[in-house]
Amino acid sequence: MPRLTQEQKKLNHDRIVEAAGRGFRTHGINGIGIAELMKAAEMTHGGFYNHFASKDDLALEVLRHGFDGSLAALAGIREQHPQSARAALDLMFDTYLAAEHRDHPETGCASAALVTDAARDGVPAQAEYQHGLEGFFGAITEMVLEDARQSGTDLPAERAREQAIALFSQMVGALVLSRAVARSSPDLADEVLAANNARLKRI
Amino acid sequence: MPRLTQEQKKLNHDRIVEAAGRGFRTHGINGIGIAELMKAAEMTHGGFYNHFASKDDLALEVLRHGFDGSLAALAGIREQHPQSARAALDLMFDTYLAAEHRDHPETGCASAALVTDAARDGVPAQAEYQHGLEGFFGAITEMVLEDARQSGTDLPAERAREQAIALFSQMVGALVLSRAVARSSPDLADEVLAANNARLKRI
DNA sequence: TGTACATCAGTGAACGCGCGTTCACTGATGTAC
DNA sequence: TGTACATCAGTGAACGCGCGTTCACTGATGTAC
Repeated sequence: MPRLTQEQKKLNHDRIVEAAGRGFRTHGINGIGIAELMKAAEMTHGGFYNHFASKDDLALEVLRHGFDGSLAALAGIREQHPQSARAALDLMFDTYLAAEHRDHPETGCASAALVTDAARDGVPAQAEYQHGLEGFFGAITEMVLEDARQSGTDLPAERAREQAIALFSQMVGALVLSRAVARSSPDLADEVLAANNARLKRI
Repeated sequence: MPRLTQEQKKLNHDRIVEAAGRGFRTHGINGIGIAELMKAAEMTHGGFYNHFASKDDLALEVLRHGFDGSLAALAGIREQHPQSARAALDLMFDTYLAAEHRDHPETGCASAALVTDAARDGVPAQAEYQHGLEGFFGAITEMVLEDARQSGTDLPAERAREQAIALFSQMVGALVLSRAVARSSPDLADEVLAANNARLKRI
């Protein structure tokens, strides 16, 4: 069967990254092995090193790809309300702080699912995480600025960025706390999402 | 040398829990092994099972002990400003969102350091986490209510709890995000803490 | 265009290593008389 | 109070297992002529 075309190899490469994105978000980078990831990508584990120098190397690519996906989702939300930044922000809160999102980390926000892994990881992984985080901060700052413009409020750019950072921090905190009690107490998990959603919309 | 008095055994037990509290917070529950934990507790690893049925069993006790410690720290903050709940809340923000706290997860908030571990763990660990979380929510709700009283604001209890949950979620989110980029970008890590601190104080 | 050969992606067995856990042993402690 | 024996916490070697990584092999692809 081997060897494959370069095109086929690229497809297999992407399948590994996709599977690792799901596996890492669900179980943590240390919580799932290469054999299981390769199985999820429908390959045997031996071929892994034709694509990546090491598991750490894969983690870097998963972070990059994961943030790209999450940022694209955010852009999609913005585009659903081109006329109203406020409506886009509210939709972002509703989508992010949803039971659906909480119960499916494997397809959800990379920043929230991998935040503790990044905190415990080294400089290369954190640099990748940082780059993605700046993407979120930038996109949300734009929405906050646009909302102020549309509502006739005077808001300096630095204040908009400060607000965007605070908003996103609260969203991440709410999601990870909700996930931490989702299995033992669905009610408390829902309350955490609802309380944060209510307060975020009141800003 | 063996066998020890029950008193001595209790001291050894506590030393293991303390060492595991530091190790788990720093490296995650899956990120550090029993041998290394026992070494940090100045014992050999064989004796571990005289104290705990399993590593999972230890994790439960670490969560309980960790939340107890973090809640005691919060109570200490409240007691430093018995006259002013507002001053106590501000001190809480300053203490929690500090570079010192970010750079020392091993002695810091159990909720933040172990939030993703709890999210990936089973019902028993989440139930322990949930119990600790309710402790935080309750203590902060009291402070928020007291602050409203002292400033002459009318605040229903449910609104105070909602506010407390949102405050704490934001604090946790800010801390974990700051940690996730602390090694690659100290500036961004500081900015995350500062932005959240500023906005929390403005509530 | 056809043929011969080098390349290399995927396979699956194997490597060393560290993990959680078990166990035979030691010897001071606690207990029965 | 003193003696004989059972208990059991800590020690350190050992267990099986799964991990990240390596490697000889296969055979279709890409390349040189």
